[in-house]
Amino acid sequence: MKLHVHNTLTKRKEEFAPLDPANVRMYVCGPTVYDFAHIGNARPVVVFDTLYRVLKRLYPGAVTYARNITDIDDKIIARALASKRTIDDITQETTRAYHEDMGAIGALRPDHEPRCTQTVPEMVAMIAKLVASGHAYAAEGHVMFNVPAFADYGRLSGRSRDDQIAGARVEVAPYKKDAADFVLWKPSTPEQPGWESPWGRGRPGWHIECSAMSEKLFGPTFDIHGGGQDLIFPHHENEIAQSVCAHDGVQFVKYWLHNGFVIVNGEKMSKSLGNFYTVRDLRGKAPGEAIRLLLLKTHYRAPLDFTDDGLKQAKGDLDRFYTALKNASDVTPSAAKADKVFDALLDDLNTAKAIAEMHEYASVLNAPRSPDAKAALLDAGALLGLAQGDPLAWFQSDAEGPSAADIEAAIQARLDARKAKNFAEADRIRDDLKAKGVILEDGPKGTTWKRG
RNA sequence: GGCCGAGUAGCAAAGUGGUAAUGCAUCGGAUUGCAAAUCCGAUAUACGGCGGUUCGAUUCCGCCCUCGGCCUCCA
Repeated sequence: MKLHVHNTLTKRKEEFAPLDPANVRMYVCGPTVYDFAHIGNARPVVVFDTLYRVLKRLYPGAVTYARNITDIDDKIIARALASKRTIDDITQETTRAYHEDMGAIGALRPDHEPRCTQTVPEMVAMIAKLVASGHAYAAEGHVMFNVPAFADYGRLSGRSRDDQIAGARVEVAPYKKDAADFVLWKPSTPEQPGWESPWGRGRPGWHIECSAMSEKLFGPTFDIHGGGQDLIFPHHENEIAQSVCAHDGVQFVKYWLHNGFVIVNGEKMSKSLGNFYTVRDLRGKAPGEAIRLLLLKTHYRAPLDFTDDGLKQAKGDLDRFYTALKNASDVTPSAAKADKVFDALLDDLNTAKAIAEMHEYASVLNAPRSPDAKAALLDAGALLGLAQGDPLAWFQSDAEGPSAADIEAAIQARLDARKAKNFAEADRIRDDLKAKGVILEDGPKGTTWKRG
Protein backbone atom coordinates (compact mmCIF):
# COMPACT_ATOMS: atom_id res chain seq x y z
CA MET A 1 0.00 0.00 0.00
CA LYS A 2 1.22 3.46 -0.87
CA LEU A 3 0.69 6.81 0.74
CA HIS A 4 -2.17 8.82 -0.70
CA VAL A 5 -2.91 12.41 0.22
CA HIS A 6 -5.65 14.85 -0.64
CA ASN A 7 -4.14 17.63 -2.72
CA THR A 8 -5.93 20.97 -2.45
CA LEU A 9 -4.50 21.90 -5.82
CA THR A 10 -6.37 19.12 -7.60
CA LYS A 11 -9.11 18.63 -5.01
CA ARG A 12 -8.59 14.90 -5.04
CA LYS A 13 -6.70 12.16 -3.34
CA GLU A 14 -3.45 11.36 -5.10
CA GLU A 15 -0.69 8.84 -4.69
CA PHE A 16 2.26 10.49 -3.02
CA ALA A 17 5.29 10.29 -5.27
CA PRO A 18 8.20 12.34 -3.93
CA LEU A 19 10.18 14.56 -6.25
CA ASP A 20 13.26 12.85 -4.89
CA PRO A 21 12.83 9.82 -2.60
CA ALA A 22 16.21 10.56 -1.10
CA ASN A 23 15.14 14.08 -0.15
CA VAL A 24 11.50 14.39 0.89
CA ARG A 25 10.64 17.93 1.90
CA MET A 26 7.68 19.21 3.89
CA TYR A 27 7.01 22.79 4.89
CA VAL A 28 4.25 23.80 7.28
CA CYS A 29 3.17 27.29 8.22
CA GLY A 30 4.05 27.89 11.85
CA PRO A 31 3.00 30.39 14.46
CA THR A 32 3.21 34.12 14.64
CA VAL A 33 4.78 34.46 18.04
CA TYR A 34 2.89 37.06 19.99
CA ASP A 35 0.58 34.96 22.17
CA PHE A 36 -0.05 31.45 23.46
CA ALA A 37 -1.09 28.85 20.92
CA HIS A 38 -4.72 27.77 21.04
CA ILE A 39 -6.15 24.39 20.23
CA GLY A 40 -6.90 25.55 16.69
CA ASN A 41 -3.23 26.35 16.20
CA ALA A 42 -2.34 22.96 17.63
CA ARG A 43 -4.36 21.01 15.09
CA PRO A 44 -2.03 21.45 12.11
CA VAL A 45 0.94 20.85 14.39
CA VAL A 46 -0.41 17.46 15.45
CA VAL A 47 -1.71 16.55 12.00
CA PHE A 48 1.53 17.29 10.21
CA ASP A 49 3.57 15.80 13.02
CA THR A 50 1.71 12.57 12.35
CA LEU A 51 2.38 12.88 8.64
CA TYR A 52 6.04 13.51 9.48
CA ARG A 53 6.13 10.25 11.44
CA VAL A 54 4.57 8.37 8.53
CA LEU A 55 6.99 9.91 6.03
CA LYS A 56 9.96 9.06 8.20
CA ARG A 57 8.89 5.46 8.23
CA LEU A 58 8.40 5.40 4.48
CA TYR A 59 11.62 7.25 3.69
CA PRO A 60 13.99 6.62 6.60
CA GLY A 61 16.59 9.29 6.99
CA ALA A 62 15.39 11.14 3.91
CA VAL A 63 12.70 13.45 5.29
CA THR A 64 13.18 17.11 6.10
CA TYR A 65 10.45 18.97 7.89
CA ALA A 66 10.46 22.73 8.23
CA ARG A 67 8.04 24.88 10.16
CA ASN A 68 8.66 28.58 10.31
CA ILE A 69 8.37 30.97 13.18
CA THR A 70 6.98 34.31 12.16
CA ASP A 71 8.71 36.88 14.30
CA ILE A 72 8.08 39.92 12.13
CA ASP A 73 4.46 40.93 12.14
CA ASP A 74 2.29 43.92 12.85
CA LYS A 75 0.46 42.05 15.58
CA ILE A 76 3.76 41.60 17.38
CA ILE A 77 4.54 45.27 16.96
CA ALA A 78 1.14 46.15 18.36
CA ARG A 79 1.61 43.80 21.28
CA ALA A 80 4.99 45.32 22.07
CA LEU A 81 3.55 48.83 22.07
CA ALA A 82 0.61 47.82 24.22
CA SER A 83 2.68 45.93 26.78
CA LYS A 84 5.70 48.23 26.69
CA ARG A 85 7.93 45.24 26.11
CA THR A 86 10.51 44.76 23.42
CA ILE A 87 9.71 42.73 20.36
CA ASP A 88 12.55 40.34 21.08
CA ASP A 89 11.25 39.78 24.56
CA ILE A 90 7.80 38.89 23.28
CA THR A 91 8.89 36.69 20.41
CA GLN A 92 11.44 34.79 22.48
CA GLU A 93 9.10 34.14 25.36
CA THR A 94 6.26 33.14 23.07
CA THR A 95 8.51 30.84 21.11
CA ARG A 96 9.61 29.15 24.30
CA ALA A 97 5.99 28.68 25.40
CA TYR A 98 5.13 27.36 21.96
CA HIS A 99 7.85 24.74 22.14
CA GLU A 100 6.70 23.69 25.59
CA ASP A 101 3.08 23.39 24.60
CA MET A 102 3.73 21.58 21.35
CA GLY A 103 6.12 19.25 23.13
CA ALA A 104 3.41 18.49 25.67
CA ILE A 105 1.07 17.37 22.92
CA GLY A 106 3.71 15.03 21.57
CA ALA A 107 4.88 16.98 18.55
CA LEU A 108 8.40 16.23 17.40
CA ARG A 109 10.56 19.23 16.70
CA PRO A 110 10.84 19.97 12.99
CA ASP A 111 14.28 19.66 11.44
CA HIS A 112 14.27 23.38 10.73
CA GLU A 113 12.47 26.29 12.33
CA PRO A 114 13.42 29.25 10.19
CA ARG A 115 12.72 32.73 11.50
CA CYS A 116 11.77 35.76 9.47
CA THR A 117 14.30 37.93 11.23
CA GLN A 118 17.03 35.64 9.94
CA THR A 119 15.73 35.53 6.39
CA VAL A 120 15.31 39.20 5.53
CA PRO A 121 18.16 39.32 2.97
CA GLU A 122 16.63 36.36 1.14
CA MET A 123 13.24 38.05 1.13
CA VAL A 124 14.72 41.27 -0.21
CA ALA A 125 16.54 39.32 -2.92
CA MET A 126 13.38 37.55 -3.97
CA ILE A 127 11.42 40.78 -4.07
CA ALA A 128 14.13 42.42 -6.16
CA LYS A 129 13.95 39.53 -8.56
CA LEU A 130 10.20 39.92 -8.89
CA VAL A 131 10.58 43.62 -9.56
CA ALA A 132 13.24 42.95 -12.17
CA SER A 133 11.09 40.42 -13.95
CA GLY A 134 8.10 42.75 -14.03
CA HIS A 135 5.94 40.79 -11.61
CA ALA A 136 6.19 43.45 -8.95
CA TYR A 137 6.54 47.19 -8.75
CA ALA A 138 7.56 49.80 -6.22
CA ALA A 139 5.12 52.52 -5.27
CA GLU A 140 5.21 55.01 -2.41
CA GLY A 141 7.72 53.02 -0.40
CA HIS A 142 5.80 49.80 -0.92
CA VAL A 143 6.57 46.97 -3.24
CA MET A 144 3.47 45.29 -4.62
CA PHE A 145 3.05 42.01 -6.38
CA ASN A 146 1.11 42.59 -9.56
CA VAL A 147 -1.46 39.82 -9.67
CA PRO A 148 -2.41 40.17 -13.36
CA ALA A 149 1.22 39.35 -14.17
CA PHE A 150 0.64 35.78 -13.02
CA ALA A 151 -1.87 34.01 -15.22
CA ASP A 152 -2.31 31.05 -12.89
CA TYR A 153 -3.37 33.18 -9.94
CA GLY A 154 -6.40 31.72 -8.19
CA ARG A 155 -5.83 28.12 -9.14
CA LEU A 156 -5.27 26.83 -5.61
CA SER A 157 -8.27 28.54 -4.08
CA GLY A 158 -10.50 28.16 -7.12
CA ARG A 159 -11.15 31.85 -7.46
CA SER A 160 -11.49 33.56 -10.78
CA ARG A 161 -10.57 37.16 -11.47
CA ASP A 162 -14.24 38.00 -11.75
CA ASP A 163 -14.96 36.47 -8.36
CA GLN A 164 -12.20 38.53 -6.87
CA ILE A 165 -13.69 41.72 -8.12
CA ALA A 166 -17.25 40.75 -7.29
CA GLY A 167 -16.36 39.79 -3.77
CA ALA A 168 -13.80 42.46 -3.14
CA ARG A 169 -14.26 44.09 0.19
CA VAL A 170 -10.68 45.16 0.39
CA GLU A 171 -10.07 48.82 0.43
CA VAL A 172 -8.02 49.49 -2.63
CA ALA A 173 -4.92 51.44 -1.81
CA PRO A 174 -4.30 54.23 -4.31
CA TYR A 175 -0.83 52.97 -5.17
CA LYS A 176 -2.16 49.60 -6.31
CA LYS A 177 -2.17 48.98 -10.03
CA ASP A 178 -4.74 46.26 -9.58
CA ALA A 179 -7.20 45.71 -6.77
CA ALA A 180 -5.85 42.23 -6.14
CA ASP A 181 -2.21 43.30 -5.83
CA PHE A 182 -0.66 42.51 -2.49
CA VAL A 183 2.24 43.78 -0.44
CA LEU A 184 5.72 42.33 -0.64
CA TRP A 185 7.46 45.12 1.26
CA LYS A 186 6.17 48.03 3.22
CA PRO A 187 7.83 51.09 4.77
CA SER A 188 8.49 51.32 8.49
CA THR A 189 8.28 54.41 10.62
CA PRO A 190 11.37 55.14 12.73
CA GLU A 191 9.69 53.49 15.74
CA GLN A 192 8.77 50.36 13.84
CA PRO A 193 11.28 47.60 13.24
CA GLY A 194 12.77 47.85 9.80
CA TRP A 195 15.53 46.77 7.52
CA GLU A 196 17.34 48.63 4.81
CA SER A 197 16.31 47.73 1.29
CA PRO A 198 16.48 49.14 -2.24
CA TRP A 199 13.06 50.67 -1.52
CA GLY A 200 14.02 52.27 1.74
CA ARG A 201 13.82 51.14 5.32
CA GLY A 202 10.91 48.81 5.81
CA ARG A 203 9.72 45.32 6.54
CA PRO A 204 8.36 42.39 4.57
CA GLY A 205 4.70 41.72 3.93
CA TRP A 206 3.18 38.60 5.33
CA HIS A 207 3.37 36.20 2.41
CA ILE A 208 6.92 36.59 1.19
CA GLU A 209 8.44 35.00 4.28
CA CYS A 210 7.31 31.48 3.47
CA SER A 211 8.42 31.77 -0.13
CA ALA A 212 11.86 32.94 0.93
CA MET A 213 12.33 30.52 3.81
CA SER A 214 11.24 27.49 1.84
CA GLU A 215 13.49 28.48 -1.03
CA LYS A 216 16.42 28.90 1.33
CA LEU A 217 15.93 25.44 2.83
CA PHE A 218 14.43 23.45 0.01
CA GLY A 219 15.10 25.22 -3.26
CA PRO A 220 12.43 26.33 -5.71
CA THR A 221 10.39 23.12 -5.58
CA PHE A 222 9.45 20.75 -2.78
CA ASP A 223 6.94 18.04 -1.98
CA ILE A 224 4.45 19.03 0.67
CA HIS A 225 3.21 22.34 1.97
CA GLY A 226 0.73 22.24 4.81
CA GLY A 227 -1.38 24.53 6.92
CA GLY A 228 -4.89 25.37 7.97
CA GLN A 229 -7.67 25.83 5.46
CA ASP A 230 -7.87 29.51 6.24
CA LEU A 231 -4.44 29.91 4.70
CA ILE A 232 -5.49 28.73 1.26
CA PHE A 233 -6.51 32.22 0.38
CA PRO A 234 -4.81 34.57 0.31
CA HIS A 235 -1.63 33.32 1.96
CA HIS A 236 -0.85 30.21 -0.02
CA GLU A 237 -2.24 31.59 -3.24
CA ASN A 238 0.17 34.47 -2.87
CA GLU A 239 3.07 32.24 -1.96
CA ILE A 240 2.56 30.35 -5.18
CA ALA A 241 2.48 33.55 -7.19
CA GLN A 242 5.69 34.84 -5.61
CA SER A 243 7.63 31.62 -5.80
CA VAL A 244 6.61 30.56 -9.28
CA CYS A 245 7.29 34.00 -10.70
CA ALA A 246 10.62 34.28 -8.90
CA HIS A 247 11.67 30.94 -10.33
CA ASP A 248 10.81 31.36 -13.98
CA GLY A 249 7.59 29.40 -13.80
CA VAL A 250 9.01 26.33 -12.08
CA GLN A 251 6.50 24.40 -9.97
CA PHE A 252 6.54 25.50 -6.34
CA VAL A 253 4.81 22.74 -4.36
CA LYS A 254 3.64 19.35 -5.52
CA TYR A 255 1.12 18.55 -2.77
CA TRP A 256 -0.86 21.12 -0.83
CA LEU A 257 -2.46 19.77 2.34
CA HIS A 258 -4.88 21.70 4.51
CA ASN A 259 -6.50 20.80 7.78
CA GLY A 260 -10.04 21.75 8.78
CA PHE A 261 -10.94 24.09 11.59
CA VAL A 262 -11.51 23.51 15.22
CA ILE A 263 -14.90 24.90 16.07
CA VAL A 264 -16.56 25.56 19.38
CA ASN A 265 -20.30 25.95 19.82
CA GLY A 266 -20.67 25.78 16.07
CA GLU A 267 -18.29 28.63 15.36
CA LYS A 268 -14.72 28.66 14.17
CA MET A 269 -12.32 29.03 17.04
CA SER A 270 -10.13 32.01 16.40
CA LYS A 271 -8.30 34.75 18.12
CA SER A 272 -10.35 37.43 16.48
CA LEU A 273 -13.55 35.91 17.88
CA GLY A 274 -12.00 35.38 21.27
CA ASN A 275 -13.66 31.98 21.65
CA PHE A 276 -10.48 29.99 21.97
CA TYR A 277 -8.87 27.67 24.45
CA THR A 278 -5.13 27.90 24.74
CA VAL A 279 -3.16 24.70 24.86
CA ARG A 280 -1.66 26.06 28.04
CA ASP A 281 -5.08 26.20 29.73
CA LEU A 282 -6.16 22.81 28.45
CA ARG A 283 -3.00 21.25 29.83
CA GLY A 284 -4.42 22.13 33.22
CA LYS A 285 -7.52 20.07 32.48
CA ALA A 286 -6.06 17.02 30.81
CA PRO A 287 -2.70 15.54 29.88
CA GLY A 288 -1.20 16.87 26.69
CA GLU A 289 -1.46 13.41 25.28
CA ALA A 290 -5.24 13.53 25.61
CA ILE A 291 -5.28 16.83 23.76
CA ARG A 292 -3.29 15.20 20.99
CA LEU A 293 -5.63 12.22 20.81
CA LEU A 294 -8.64 14.50 20.71
CA LEU A 295 -7.16 16.22 17.67
CA LEU A 296 -6.48 12.91 15.95
CA LYS A 297 -9.89 11.33 16.56
CA THR A 298 -11.37 13.35 13.73
CA HIS A 299 -10.07 13.15 10.19
CA TYR A 300 -7.83 16.14 9.57
CA ARG A 301 -9.87 17.67 6.77
CA ALA A 302 -13.19 17.55 8.63
CA PRO A 303 -14.24 20.20 11.09
CA LEU A 304 -13.56 19.31 14.70
CA ASP A 305 -16.02 20.42 17.32
CA PHE A 306 -14.11 21.00 20.52
CA THR A 307 -15.89 20.19 23.79
CA ASP A 308 -14.84 19.44 27.34
CA ASP A 309 -16.65 16.15 27.06
CA GLY A 310 -14.62 15.27 23.99
CA LEU A 311 -11.46 15.96 25.94
CA LYS A 312 -12.68 13.66 28.73
CA GLN A 313 -13.45 10.95 26.23
CA ALA A 314 -9.99 11.28 24.71
CA LYS A 315 -8.54 10.89 28.18
CA GLY A 316 -10.73 7.80 28.57
CA ASP A 317 -9.42 6.33 25.33
CA LEU A 318 -5.88 6.71 26.59
CA ASP A 319 -6.86 5.16 29.90
CA ARG A 320 -8.01 2.14 27.95
CA PHE A 321 -4.72 1.85 26.06
CA TYR A 322 -2.64 2.28 29.18
CA THR A 323 -4.84 -0.14 31.12
CA ALA A 324 -4.23 -2.78 28.50
CA LEU A 325 -0.50 -2.14 28.64
CA LYS A 326 -0.46 -2.07 32.42
CA ASN A 327 -2.33 -5.35 32.69
CA ALA A 328 0.04 -6.87 30.15
CA SER A 329 3.25 -5.68 31.79
CA ASP A 330 4.40 -9.30 31.87
CA VAL A 331 3.81 -9.86 28.16
CA THR A 332 6.94 -9.56 26.04
CA PRO A 333 6.11 -7.84 22.78
CA SER A 334 6.99 -9.57 19.54
CA ALA A 335 8.42 -7.80 16.52
CA ALA A 336 4.96 -7.29 15.03
CA LYS A 337 4.05 -3.98 13.49
CA ALA A 338 0.79 -2.08 13.53
CA ASP A 339 0.04 -2.78 9.90
CA LYS A 340 -3.64 -1.88 10.06
CA VAL A 341 -2.86 1.41 11.70
CA PHE A 342 -0.14 2.19 9.20
CA ASP A 343 -2.44 1.34 6.29
CA ALA A 344 -5.10 3.64 7.69
CA LEU A 345 -2.56 6.45 7.92
CA LEU A 346 -1.36 5.83 4.39
CA ASP A 347 -4.91 6.51 3.24
CA ASP A 348 -4.78 10.28 3.49
CA LEU A 349 -3.90 10.15 7.16
CA ASN A 350 -7.08 8.46 8.36
CA THR A 351 -6.26 8.88 12.01
CA ALA A 352 -9.81 8.10 13.12
CA LYS A 353 -9.60 4.68 11.50
CA ALA A 354 -6.09 4.26 12.87
CA ILE A 355 -7.28 4.88 16.41
CA ALA A 356 -10.16 2.43 15.94
CA GLU A 357 -7.60 -0.19 14.89
CA MET A 358 -5.54 0.71 17.90
CA HIS A 359 -8.55 -0.09 20.05
CA GLU A 360 -8.78 -3.47 18.34
CA TYR A 361 -5.17 -4.17 19.24
CA ALA A 362 -5.92 -3.19 22.82
CA SER A 363 -8.83 -5.64 22.88
CA VAL A 364 -6.62 -8.47 21.66
CA LEU A 365 -4.01 -7.55 24.20
CA ASN A 366 -6.66 -7.67 26.93
CA ALA A 367 -8.06 -11.01 25.95
CA PRO A 368 -5.61 -13.48 24.44
CA ARG A 369 -2.79 -11.26 25.75
CA SER A 370 -0.84 -11.89 22.57
CA PRO A 371 2.73 -10.60 22.21
CA ASP A 372 1.81 -9.51 18.70
CA ALA A 373 -0.99 -7.34 19.98
CA LYS A 374 1.26 -5.68 22.51
CA ALA A 375 3.88 -4.97 19.87
CA ALA A 376 1.24 -3.66 17.49
CA LEU A 377 -0.34 -1.45 20.12
CA LEU A 378 3.01 0.07 20.97
CA ASP A 379 3.89 0.52 17.32
CA ALA A 380 0.53 2.15 16.65
CA GLY A 381 1.28 4.52 19.48
CA ALA A 382 4.66 5.34 18.00
CA LEU A 383 3.08 6.20 14.68
CA LEU A 384 0.42 8.36 16.27
CA GLY A 385 2.56 9.80 19.04
CA LEU A 386 0.45 8.18 21.76
CA ALA A 387 0.73 5.69 24.59
CA GLN A 388 4.50 5.69 24.66
CA GLY A 389 4.78 6.46 28.34
CA ASP A 390 5.03 4.21 31.34
CA PRO A 391 1.49 2.98 32.15
CA LEU A 392 2.03 3.25 35.89
CA ALA A 393 3.23 6.80 35.51
CA TRP A 394 0.16 7.59 33.42
CA PHE A 395 -2.17 6.47 36.19
CA GLN A 396 -0.19 7.42 39.24
CA SER A 397 1.73 10.58 38.52
CA ASP A 398 -0.43 13.46 39.47
CA ALA A 399 0.36 16.26 41.85
CA GLU A 400 -3.07 16.29 43.45
CA GLY A 401 -4.46 13.86 45.97
CA PRO A 402 -2.80 11.70 48.60
CA SER A 403 0.85 10.78 48.24
CA ALA A 404 1.87 7.40 46.91
CA ALA A 405 3.21 6.47 50.35
CA ASP A 406 -0.11 7.29 52.01
CA ILE A 407 -1.94 5.27 49.42
CA GLU A 408 0.35 2.30 49.87
CA ALA A 409 -0.15 2.48 53.62
CA ALA A 410 -3.91 2.55 53.20
CA ILE A 411 -3.74 -0.41 50.85
CA GLN A 412 -1.78 -2.36 53.43
CA ALA A 413 -4.30 -1.48 56.13
CA ARG A 414 -7.11 -2.60 53.88
CA LEU A 415 -5.29 -5.82 53.10
CA ASP A 416 -5.02 -6.54 56.82
CA ALA A 417 -8.72 -5.87 57.25
CA ARG A 418 -9.57 -8.18 54.39
CA LYS A 419 -7.42 -10.93 55.84
CA ALA A 420 -9.40 -10.54 59.04
CA LYS A 421 -12.61 -10.71 56.97
CA ASN A 422 -13.39 -7.22 58.17
CA PHE A 423 -14.91 -6.20 54.86
CA ALA A 424 -16.71 -3.20 56.29
CA GLU A 425 -13.40 -1.65 57.24
CA ALA A 426 -11.81 -2.70 53.95
CA ASP A 427 -14.60 -1.07 52.00
CA ARG A 428 -14.41 2.02 54.14
CA ILE A 429 -10.74 2.44 53.27
CA ARG A 430 -11.45 1.91 49.62
CA ASP A 431 -14.33 4.39 49.62
CA ASP A 432 -12.21 6.88 51.47
CA LEU A 433 -9.52 6.68 48.81
CA LYS A 434 -12.09 6.89 46.07
CA ALA A 435 -13.38 10.10 47.55
CA LYS A 436 -9.84 11.40 47.25
CA GLY A 437 -9.63 10.37 43.63
CA VAL A 438 -7.80 7.10 44.02
CA ILE A 439 -9.25 3.89 42.65
CA LEU A 440 -8.11 0.48 43.85
CA GLU A 441 -8.01 -2.64 41.73
CA ASP A 442 -7.62 -6.06 43.28
CA GLY A 443 -5.88 -8.36 40.87
CA PRO A 444 -4.34 -11.81 41.03
CA LYS A 445 -0.97 -10.22 41.76
CA GLY A 446 -2.23 -7.98 44.50
CA THR A 447 -3.82 -4.58 44.69
CA THR A 448 -2.90 -1.75 42.36
CA TRP A 449 -4.12 1.81 42.34
CA LYS A 450 -4.70 4.65 39.96
CA ARG A 451 -5.85 8.18 40.09
CA GLY A 452 -9.24 8.71 38.53
C1' G B 1 -23.03 37.13 -4.64
C1' G B 2 -18.54 33.64 -5.75
C1' C B 3 -15.83 29.53 -3.80
C1' C B 4 -15.08 25.53 -0.07
C1' G B 5 -16.44 22.02 3.71
C1' A B 6 -19.88 19.36 6.90
C1' G B 7 -24.85 16.80 8.04
C1' U B 8 -24.13 8.59 9.94
C1' A B 9 -27.41 5.30 16.31
C1' G B 10 -27.77 8.80 23.20
C1' C B 11 -22.56 11.02 22.29
C1' A B 12 -17.96 10.89 19.36
C1' A B 13 -16.52 9.07 14.69
C1' A B 14 -14.87 5.72 10.20
C1' G B 15 -16.56 3.56 5.83
C1' U B 16 -18.93 1.21 1.54
C1' G B 17 -22.83 0.47 -5.31
C1' G B 18 -25.48 -5.02 -2.36
C1' U B 19 -28.89 -2.68 4.28
C1' A B 20 -22.83 0.16 8.04
C1' A B 21 -16.18 -0.17 11.74
C1' U B 22 -14.61 1.48 16.47
C1' G B 23 -14.76 3.88 21.42
C1' C B 24 -17.93 5.86 25.20
C1' A B 25 -22.84 5.44 27.32
C1' U B 26 -26.98 1.78 28.46
C1' C B 27 -28.77 -3.38 29.75
C1' G B 28 -27.73 -8.61 30.95
C1' G B 29 -24.05 -12.51 32.29
C1' A B 30 -18.93 -14.33 33.85
C1' U B 31 -15.19 -12.99 37.37
C1' U B 32 -14.81 -10.55 42.48
C1' G B 33 -16.15 -11.06 49.76
C1' C B 34 -18.27 -6.51 47.41
C1' A B 35 -16.00 -3.44 43.84
C1' A B 36 -12.50 -1.89 40.01
C1' A B 37 -10.28 -3.82 35.61
C1' U B 38 -11.17 -7.57 32.06
C1' C B 39 -14.14 -11.03 29.25
C1' C B 40 -18.90 -12.80 26.86
C1' G B 41 -23.53 -11.18 25.03
C1' A B 42 -27.52 -7.60 24.03
C1' U B 43 -29.85 -3.04 22.74
C1' A B 44 -30.69 0.92 19.42
C1' U B 45 -36.54 1.94 12.77
C1' A B 46 -28.19 5.58 12.65
C1' C B 47 -26.56 7.23 6.86
C1' G B 48 -30.52 15.75 6.43
C1' G B 49 -34.79 16.04 2.43
C1' C B 50 -36.73 15.19 -2.63
C1' G B 51 -35.85 13.27 -7.31
C1' G B 52 -32.66 10.55 -11.04
C1' U B 53 -29.20 6.55 -12.83
C1' U B 54 -29.06 1.25 -11.32
C1' C B 55 -31.38 -5.28 -10.52
C1' G B 56 -29.98 -2.59 -6.07
C1' A B 57 -27.56 3.94 -3.26
C1' U B 58 -26.14 5.82 2.79
C1' U B 59 -22.27 5.38 -1.07
C1' C B 60 -22.87 8.10 -8.15
C1' C B 61 -25.72 12.55 -10.45
C1' G B 62 -29.15 16.82 -9.84
C1' C B 63 -31.95 20.04 -6.85
C1' C B 64 -33.15 21.63 -1.97
C1' C B 65 -32.59 22.36 3.46
C1' U B 66 -29.47 23.21 7.79
C1' C B 67 -24.74 24.52 9.84
C1' G B 68 -19.87 26.35 9.37
C1' G B 69 -15.82 28.64 6.74
C1' C B 70 -12.96 31.70 3.04
C1' C B 71 -13.41 36.17 -0.12
C1' U B 72 -9.93 41.35 5.46
C1' C B 73 -5.38 39.42 10.21
C1' C B 74 -6.36 34.15 11.42
C1' A B 75 -4.24 27.11 11.95
